[in-house]
Amino acid sequence: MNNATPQTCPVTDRGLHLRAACLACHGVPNHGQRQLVRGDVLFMQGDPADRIFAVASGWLREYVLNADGGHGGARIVHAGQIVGLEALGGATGAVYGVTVDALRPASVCAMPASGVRSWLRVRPDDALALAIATAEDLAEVRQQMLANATLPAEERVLGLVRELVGEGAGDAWVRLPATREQLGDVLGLTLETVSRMMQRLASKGIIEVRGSHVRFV
Amino acid sequence: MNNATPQTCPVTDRGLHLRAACLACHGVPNHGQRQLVRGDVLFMQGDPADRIFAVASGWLREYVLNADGGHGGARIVHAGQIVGLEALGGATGAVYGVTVDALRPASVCAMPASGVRSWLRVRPDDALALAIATAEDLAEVRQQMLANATLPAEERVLGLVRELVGEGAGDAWVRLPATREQLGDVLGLTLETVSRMMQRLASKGIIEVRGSHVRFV
DNA sequence: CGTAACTTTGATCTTTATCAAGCCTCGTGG
DNA sequence: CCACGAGGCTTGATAAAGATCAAAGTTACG
Repeated sequence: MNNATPQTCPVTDRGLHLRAACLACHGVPNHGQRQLVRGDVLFMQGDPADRIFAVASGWLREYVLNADGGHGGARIVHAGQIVGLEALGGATGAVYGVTVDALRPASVCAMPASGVRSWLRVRPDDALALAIATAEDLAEVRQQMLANATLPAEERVLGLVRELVGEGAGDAWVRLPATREQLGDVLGLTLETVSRMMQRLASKGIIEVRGSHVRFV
Repeated sequence: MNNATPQTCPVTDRGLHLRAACLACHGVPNHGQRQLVRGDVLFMQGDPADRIFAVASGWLREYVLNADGGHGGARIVHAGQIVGLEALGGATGAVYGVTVDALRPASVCAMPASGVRSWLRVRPDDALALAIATAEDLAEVRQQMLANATLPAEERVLGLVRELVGEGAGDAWVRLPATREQLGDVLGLTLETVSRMMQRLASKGIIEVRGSHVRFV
C-alpha cells in the first residue's frame, strides 16, 4: 500500500477522534499501531483492560470462552470498529470480558485507556461522538441479537454472508474472511449446518459457492 | 414512597448527570418525569428520536419488531439504564430503532436530546461518564449475547431469572416482572419452553416457582 | 367470587446437532 | 511446474433440543 496517498480512516469516518494522533493520522497511523496476521491474538479474556483498540483495516473476531474452554459465541469485527471498551471506565482490576483475534491480516491502533480518558475530558465533543458511536454499535448488536434469536438458520447464514461480502462487491467473487466453523460460532450454528445452508442458498440461485469464495448472482 | 427522604438514584449512581435537574434530583425528580403503568409505551420504533430517557425505577422492555410484525427480540431494561440513545446524535430524521414499554410500573426521566447535548458540551466529565456508561452497556449486552448464543435453554432461563431476581434478594420470594412469553422473547424461546425449564430447575432444587413468584433455595 | 390472563403439561413435529466418511483446495516443497 | 498433504468442505444417517398444537389447571385482579 502506498503510504504517500492519504486515505480516509474507517474510524475517523465515524466522527471518532480518540486522541491527537488519531486526529492527525489520516488513515496512515504511525504510532502505536499493530499489524496482525491471521491467528494473532489482540487480547484475551481476563487480561487487564488498559487499552482501547480501533480497527483500521482487516477482519477480527471477538469471542467468549465458556467454563469448559469451548467457544461460547463470537462476533465479526469490521474495520472502523472499536474493541476493548471495557478499559474506558478505568476501574482498577478491570479485565477484558472477551478474546479478540485476527481472522485475516489487520491493522489495529492501540490507545492507552488513561490517555483516551484525559483526551476526552478536554474534548467533550469527542466524548459525545464516542457515546454516539457506541450507542450506534449497541443498536447494531441488538439487530444481530434479533437475527440470532428468531430467524431460521438459512436466513441467518445469508445475512452474515451479505455482511461479510459487503455492499460494494456487486456480483464479484469475494473470499470470506472466515471458515465455516468460524461462521458457525458467530451464528450459534455448527459448521455442517452453515455448509448445508450455503449449499441450499446456492441451489436456490441466490449465491454461488466455491470453497471460501462466494458470489451473489 | 416518602418524598421527604432523599434516596440515591440508580442513574446518578453510575456517575451520569445528564442535565442540571438530574444533578439536583437526589432520586426524587420533579421535572419531566413520567410515571408509567404496566403496558404503557414510552416510544415506538419509527417515532422521531428527540428525547433520551433515564430509568429511575421499575422495569421496562425494549424490543424490535420484524417485517411481519412479530416480536423479533427483546431486552429487559433495569432501573439505572438509559434508553433512546438514538436521539443523542441529533441527526434530522433520526428515529428510534426499537419500541420500549413498561413491564411493571416505572418512573422515567425524559430529557430533550438537544438539551442533553448542550449540557454535555460544557460538562466534559459528564460526557465522558456517558461514554463510559454506554461502553459498559455495550460490553454487557455483547457479552450476554455471545454467552447466550450457545448455552442450552435451561441455563439461559436460569441466567435470566438470576438477573431479574437480583443479587440482593437472597432466598426471599420475588415477583418476576415479566410473563413466560416475555421471558421467551428475551431468550429467543417459546413460552412453553421457558415454563418447562423453570419447572426443571425447580425439580432440581435450584429454585422454587409459584406462578410469577420465584425464590432461590 | 368470577373471569381473563397466565401457566402447566402432554403429544407430536421440525430444525439443527452429532457422528462419520470421503472429497476439494490451496499452499508448500521438491 | 507438479505432487503432496493438511486443513477445510460437503454429504449422509441418526439423535436430540426445542417448537408447535392442544387442553386443562392456576393466579391475580376487579
